[in-house]
Amino acid sequence: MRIATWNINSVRLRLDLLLKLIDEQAPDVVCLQETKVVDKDFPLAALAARGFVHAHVHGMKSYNGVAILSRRPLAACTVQHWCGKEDCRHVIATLPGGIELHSVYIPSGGDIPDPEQNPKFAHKLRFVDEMTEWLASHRSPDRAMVLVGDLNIAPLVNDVWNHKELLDVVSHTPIEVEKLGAMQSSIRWVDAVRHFVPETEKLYTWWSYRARDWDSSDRGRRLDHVWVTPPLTSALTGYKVLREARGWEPKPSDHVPVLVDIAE
DNA sequence: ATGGTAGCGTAGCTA
Repeated sequence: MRIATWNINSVRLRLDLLLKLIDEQAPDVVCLQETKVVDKDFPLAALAARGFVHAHVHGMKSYNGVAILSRRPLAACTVQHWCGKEDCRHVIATLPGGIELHSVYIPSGGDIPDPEQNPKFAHKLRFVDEMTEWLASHRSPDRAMVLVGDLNIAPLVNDVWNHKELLDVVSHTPIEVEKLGAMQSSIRWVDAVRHFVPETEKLYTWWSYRARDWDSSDRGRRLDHVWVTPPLTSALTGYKVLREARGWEPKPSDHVPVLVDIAE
């Protein structure tokens, strides 16, 4: 089973690129973040025509929005709310075989890496804390689960283009890395992409729109992740970070799709 | 140190 995750930055604007991803990579399941559309306007018909007849979408006007799109049936579709908000950042569904799949969009956190000065950063930290506590108390490492999405944190030295320079930049600060580590430890999540790519190797999934030339400057960060619980680790058979998608015409997302293959 | 671009929706917020 091939699972893709992509922060698409508007599913309506980039529907053609989503169909391109589906046609070229043949995923069985696609998880999206930043769909930026209310549920009634989600372009489900075009996806159904490609065989993605099962969908769990949860969006709002203009901002955020997450989705799970699937060729296979989805069961137990639910929504999680964090920090007392209903801002469409987390959906859950169960795939055939009983694998519980999470599509998550952690808040970006604004610019100032200080929760006292910046409420967005405080929100981000609390969001991760709440998810960690929920996972620890409601889920077990024995259960087959996959968590994917834009976690908006690049935890490893080689998940960013310059570790020292980004230590005080939101997405790579020690407090965020520590909290994401606690979430990962909560039920022994395995980083499915670093399972294949050594930590010594640079790897990014996001390049800013503001760079003059994203490709040659290559100032990226690995913000998008795929995690699996221990029962699925030995079933991991491959991965792909679709760097080429950062150059897709006419208008690329600033994030690229990440794909993982899980043997059934 | 600063400002650079993008999407939504049509001003200003979010990233």
